This record gives sequence, C-alpha cells and structure tokens, in this order.
Amino acid sequence: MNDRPPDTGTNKSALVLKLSQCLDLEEEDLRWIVAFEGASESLPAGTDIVKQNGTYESAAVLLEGWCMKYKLLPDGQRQVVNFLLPGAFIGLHANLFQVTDHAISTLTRCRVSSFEPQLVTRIFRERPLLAAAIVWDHAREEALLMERLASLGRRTAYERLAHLLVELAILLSWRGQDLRDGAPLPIPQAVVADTLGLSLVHVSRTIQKLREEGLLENNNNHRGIVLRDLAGLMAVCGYDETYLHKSRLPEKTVKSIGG
Amino acid sequence: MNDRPPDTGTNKSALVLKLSQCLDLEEEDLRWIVAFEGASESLPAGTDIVKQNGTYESAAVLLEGWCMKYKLLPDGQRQVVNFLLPGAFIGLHANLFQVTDHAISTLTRCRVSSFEPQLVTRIFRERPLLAAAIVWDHAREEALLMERLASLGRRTAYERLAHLLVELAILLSWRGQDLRDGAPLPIPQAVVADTLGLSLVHVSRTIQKLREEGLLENNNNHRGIVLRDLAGLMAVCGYDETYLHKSRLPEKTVKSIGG
DNA sequence: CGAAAAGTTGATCTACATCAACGTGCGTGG
DNA sequence: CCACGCACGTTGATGTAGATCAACTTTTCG
Repeated sequence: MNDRPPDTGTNKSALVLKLSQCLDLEEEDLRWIVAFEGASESLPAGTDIVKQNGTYESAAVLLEGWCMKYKLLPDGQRQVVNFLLPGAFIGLHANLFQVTDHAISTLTRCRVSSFEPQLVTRIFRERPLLAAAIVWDHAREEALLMERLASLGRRTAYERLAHLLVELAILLSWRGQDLRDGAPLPIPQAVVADTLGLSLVHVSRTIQKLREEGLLENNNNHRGIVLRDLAGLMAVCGYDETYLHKSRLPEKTVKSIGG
Repeated sequence: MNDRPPDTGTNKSALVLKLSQCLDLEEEDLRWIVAFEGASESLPAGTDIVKQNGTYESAAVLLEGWCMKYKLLPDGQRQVVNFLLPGAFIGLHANLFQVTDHAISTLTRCRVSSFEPQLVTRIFRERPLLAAAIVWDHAREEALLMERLASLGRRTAYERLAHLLVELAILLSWRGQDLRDGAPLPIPQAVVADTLGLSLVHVSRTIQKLREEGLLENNNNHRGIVLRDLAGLMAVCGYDETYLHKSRLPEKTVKSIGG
C-alpha cells in the first residue's frame, strides 16, 4: 500500500505533504504555500465553517482535525459528501461560484488558516505548475466522489462500510497515521449513516457484524470505530485502490507546463 | 429557468456555448478553442471511448451525441457516473493521472474530435483565464456529482428519477434543445437503473408511476422516456437548481487573472 | 449529579431486489 | 419482403436488505 516510507508530517505541513505526492516542490512553491498557512485559528468540534446557500466569505486550509462536507436536502435530510483531512482546501470554489451548494463543519477541534481566494488566481497566473498541482488535488477529490457514488449505488451496507473504513485508513496512512494502532475514528455513527445513505440503526448493526467477524476491534467503551483487520476489510468489499490515484503528475505534463 | 434566450447552437460550437456561460470569450480564446475541434470522427452507439484501468491515449471533445461515464465494480456491476452532452471534455485527466478509474462509451451515434492533451497544459501556461474556464467547468461537473450522491443516498426511487429527468431537461434547455417537445431521452432503462442505483425492473415500474401521474408522456411505442410536466417533476423531488451554478465567473476572479 | 449525546437492541414494516415469463419493435440476412 | 433473433420493455409473484418505531444503555460533559 505504501511504496515510500510514510512521512510523519511533523515538520512538513499537511498541505506540502499532499502536494508533494504529485510533484517535487521547489523553494519558490514552498514560499507560495506558506502564504496559505498564515495565521491559524482553532475551532471547536461542531463549528459550521461553510453554510449552504450562503456566499463564500474566504478560503482556508485545514491544518489539523477532521471536517465533513455535506448537503442538506429540502426535506431536512443530510448527505455527507466527504471528509476533509489536514491539508484539505476549504471553500476553494470561492473563485468560481457565487453561492455554495454545500456546507462544511468540523468533526473535531480543528486548526484552520484562512487566506485570500485571490491567492489561488495569482498562482494560476504566475505559477502554473503549482496551479496544476491544485487541479490535480481537485481531480482526485472527484475520483473519491465517483467511487463513493458507486458504493451508494451498487454496494451493500456491509460492503459500503468496509470500503469507507479502508479508504480512510489508507488516506491516513499516507499522512503517517495508522488506524490499526487502535486510534478510533472521530466520526459518530449518525454521520457514517448520512455518508453511506443508511439509517443510524442499520449502521450500528452493521458495525456489530464487522466486529463479530473480527474485522473491527471489540471496544467495550461503546464509542468510536477501531480497525482490527485491514486486509479482511479490503477482502469484504473487493477493494481496488486505483481510484486513489497514488501517482505523480505525468512527466510530460510537468515538462509541458513547467518549461 | 432560462434567463437569456436559448442559443440554438447551430453556429457556435457546443464547447464555445458552454464556456461562454462563465465568461465572455475573446477572439484569441476562440482561436484556442478551435484547436480543440479539429478533425472530427463519427462513432456508432455503443462504442467504448475510454476503457477502465487503461491508459489515457488522447483527449477529445464531444461535438454531437450522448455518452455516459461509468465505473465497473470488481463483481461486474456497473455504476453510471454521469452523462456527457455535446461540449463535454473526454479524458481531460490524461494530463493528471496515468490510469483511468472509469470508462466512457457512446449512447448514440456521436461526433468527437480528439486533441493533444498538451493543448490544455499550454492553455494553462499561456491563457490562464481560459484555463480558469476549464476548471470552472470541471468544478460544475463535480457539483452535479455531489447532487447525484445526495440522490442515491437520501432520495426514493421516485424522487431520484424525477430529479435526474429535470436535471437533464435543464441542461438540454441550455443548449437550445427542449425535452418537452416530445423528444425521447436516448437512455435505455437499464442505464437509468445503473445511474440511480436501482434494478431495471424497478425503474420500469417507477416510470409507469410517473406516467400514471401525468408527469411523463404515455408513449405507446414503448420506447424512450418523454417528459410531459416539468413543473410537476420538479415538485416531486423538491428540485433546487442552485447546484447547477448557472452563473458567470465572479468579476474579481476575472480581474485577478485576466489583467 | 444531571442532562444530553452516542450507541444498542428488538419488533415490525416496506421499498426495492430478484426471479421468471412474456410482449414489442427493430434490424438483419436469407 | 418476410422471418428470425435480439435488444428493450412490461408484468406478476415472492424474497429481503434495510427503514422505522420505540425503549433502553452507556458515556461525556457542563
């Protein structure tokens, strides 16, 4: 799963860590990225960062903690679209759209640092290779979304849950964290339900089942999901990580832009 | 639904038509776009344009006809991700990823014109405002995907179908076509099923129901879906078109890039 | 310590899947 | 031009994954 030894990410910023996955950042790129990570702000769990049908105030980078991006339907139901991990952009669409079609809120205490949306447009004008890295990141987000769609459309509850957990475990492992070390997911079951298109009750039962199969830890303190058998979970859902696109920008793209 | 009189699109290319939605294209932009639409090729219905787990050969623009983008799961099931209408890019990710995580094939006879993927990177370097328009288009695709996810996660079969039909009707109306004029959708029910995460049989029954309600045409020749009452369909699913982002690039973005 | 958030469990219900057979229209080749 | 075959669609009977309703723990936190 990991070709290269995981970077613990203690010195590098999460954003640098992420963008480094697709190309070798130069000194100047790092200077640009520093501008993203200026003054940071700490937000408690349950804070709304972006409100649906609102306007984009500012853009930000998530430095620490977990967020979720979700949509509210007219009848009050909620669909969680994805989870934001450190290094994720928040509200990057500020440059593209006037009105938000989704909401974002924190799942844990978070550190975020906001920046002027114009910063991105300047990168587009002055640093096209770094712009490509941002587009690359965006395209990968979309790839995750497509896979989630396939889950909701064609997988059973059992498979969906396993698939989600494997995905998160892999994404975290890229950041040097490891869910197999007994760290619980900071996601309440109600949120899992709204992510996978299931009812809260059925999520609870499905987790039970995964615990009985020995795939999840049998935690007595009834709180949080703890992985136990990653390979088993992957087998359950026929996990294929192609869609994560763990690969660098093609050489010819870099050449063609960066010259 | 339509603020501006619909452009019939007979003179302008579909791609120009689409990108014009977000900004006023200049002469030079048009020259770049012409490069996308060089020699065109005609493909019969049912042609695979992009194969899953393959490599990106070339990129293309869809000039005429309908395509679908879909994923195949390990167990052979299929999830349709979205439909491509004239003006859509095909395989634009060639610049970003090595391996495809989805497939694309034609639903009708199509005209496509392929171009060197490098063309896009050159636009990124030399014509950032046009690059922004391409990113804008990509972001809008993602917005549709999010809404589809919400459908699969939280809407009933009846609502899902209505929502899909309204969405397609609106997208077509932007191109000057109108589904209410009795034109049938070129989408077989099996494909609708794989789009909405339903079984073929249930799609058939759900269509029946919409016909009984007078929302769809009661076509006797048992082929194709024909709209009848668009407002009724919108009411059924609580349609909110915010996510279509029918708005131009914000002025400050244009200024900030285009100077 | 009390209240609210999070999770569990059981009973019942239903939207949708599955299985199976049949109708309809279209294209192709003889 | 007819006949065969196939893609597409319909219909009915039955099965089931997951929703819903409701009561009850357990944990967290003010």
